[in-house]
Amino acid sequence: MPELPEVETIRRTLQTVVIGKTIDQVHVFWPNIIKEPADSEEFSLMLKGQTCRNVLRKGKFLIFHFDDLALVSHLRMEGKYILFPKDEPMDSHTHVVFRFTDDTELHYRDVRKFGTMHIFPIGTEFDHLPLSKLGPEVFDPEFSNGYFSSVLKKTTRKIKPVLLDQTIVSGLGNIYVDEALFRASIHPERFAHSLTKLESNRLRKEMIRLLQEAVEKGGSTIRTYINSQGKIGTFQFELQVYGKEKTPCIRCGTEIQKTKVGGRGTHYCPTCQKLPD
DNA sequence: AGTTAAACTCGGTCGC
DNA sequence: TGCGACCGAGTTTAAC
Repeated sequence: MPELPEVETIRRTLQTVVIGKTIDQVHVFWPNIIKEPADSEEFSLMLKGQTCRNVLRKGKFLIFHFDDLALVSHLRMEGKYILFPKDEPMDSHTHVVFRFTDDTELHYRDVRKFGTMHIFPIGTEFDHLPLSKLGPEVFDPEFSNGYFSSVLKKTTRKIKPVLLDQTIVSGLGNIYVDEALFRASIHPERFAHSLTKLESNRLRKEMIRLLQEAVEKGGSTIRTYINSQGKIGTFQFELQVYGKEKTPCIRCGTEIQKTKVGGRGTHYCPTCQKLPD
């Protein structure tokens, strides 16, 4: 379940590996992955002969820039990119193969098949879904104290679903939301508008710090997640509440609880993250 | 309009 | 052992 730090790690690796390569042909084995254009045959045709110029990212989306078009890719839970020298035997979970003119191949693997790919004319990708409604990510200057506190003030939702809302701030998923709330000592079910200025400032600062640290360590490796060079992130060893239910809180020793908030599995320390009555 | 719930995408896992 | 129900994450769509 790659979130911003994992996708950023993948982006950096892909950048060193595919920039300057020209696509010879594309094979799509599971057409449902391809959302735009609707016809996956056309998808393959459009990419033929295109040279990769850059690999960018917004939130959890990878954006491959080619000569004339942008390929927008979301990995969802288990999507992976892997580069192979040539003629790699088919794997049952490989759904898209990009073959380059130098005979190397970039494979997209996704056990759950939840991932998505869109192609748009280059420069217009932010005019269309799924990118058009994305909010600033934590590292953007727009994600300021003023922006964050005013957004929180005018909603009736709980803080956790707000942090998961990619139109408000993009890049955080379930893992990093739980971790950020723990670091800021804020209960996930607090109403967003009830946060004091002090608390929203603290939370924003912790979100930025958390994701910076996670990017530096190459992201969290949960289950079999690997980046495209097969390297493994180490941030999973820094997680303090996610997956730590029934173990003592590192700050106070209270057992970490797991509940559901907004339908999502949620981990928190009932002592450090108090819900006001 | 804002918010919540459900649908959608699937294979793996669990229980009967 | 087999099979159906359920789970998970993020997003979109529908309903309230």
